[in-house]
Amino acid sequence: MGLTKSEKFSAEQNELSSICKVLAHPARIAILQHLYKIDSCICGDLVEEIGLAQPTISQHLRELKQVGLIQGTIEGTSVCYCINKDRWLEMRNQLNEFLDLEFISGKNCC
Amino acid sequence: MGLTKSEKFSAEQNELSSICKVLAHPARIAILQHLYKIDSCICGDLVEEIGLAQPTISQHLRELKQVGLIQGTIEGTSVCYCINKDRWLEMRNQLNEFLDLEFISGKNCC
DNA sequence: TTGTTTAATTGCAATATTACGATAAATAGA
DNA sequence: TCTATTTATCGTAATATTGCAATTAAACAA
Repeated sequence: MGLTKSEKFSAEQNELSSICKVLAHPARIAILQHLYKIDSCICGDLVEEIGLAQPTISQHLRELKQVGLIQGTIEGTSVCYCINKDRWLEMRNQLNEFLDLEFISGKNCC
Repeated sequence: MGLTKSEKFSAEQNELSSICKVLAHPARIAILQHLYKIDSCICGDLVEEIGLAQPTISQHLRELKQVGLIQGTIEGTSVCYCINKDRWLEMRNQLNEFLDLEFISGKNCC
């Protein structure tokens, strides 16, 4: 099979796992880190920076764009990408809601 | 190919993406949520709770165990699982370090 | 011991992801 | 127009993930 039966899970659970899936590749982490390290927007320097082939980078960029974490504007023949800060903060809040849980008891029970 | 070229990325980038990969499935999110909702440790009630077959749940539990997010102790014929709180907080810190970045400029640049 | 219960493992099929060569599309400049 | 540059898309191969039936393993009870 191999199909995630998303009907079995809540919208929150599916959303959380989707967010994590986008971040579940070192190349996409590297792209995001580079984009916020370099304030000015970077286009295809990412190909040199990351060290993967251009179609591969383009594919990762598309995934990041699909979830709204980055946005790109065309500048001549090149494309300028940057982080969508609103969406970034939204994602951070969603993740923190999951991560910042208070455990009922202080100690591990097993 | 399909092989993540982890040599190309920093230890931090590989670690971050590994953490996210474990969380990148709704069933594993659901397992974790159930484990901290029910303070007392739950064994194979997870199978009923989640609604996937027992081998599938067992597989997800193994992945969570491998990264140290949960731990299990044998109690008779059943196994009691619970969240490893130290590891959970460690993971939370690693993710927050990545998520809590201050952007250089306040506005999106493209 | 034998049966029962529970969880892990094995084996395999279906699907998803990753990577890249080849190609196409779009734009700028000559 | 033609050409160079840049990025997106297509097609495909390699690998990874997911899910479950069947089986095994382990612990308890009778």
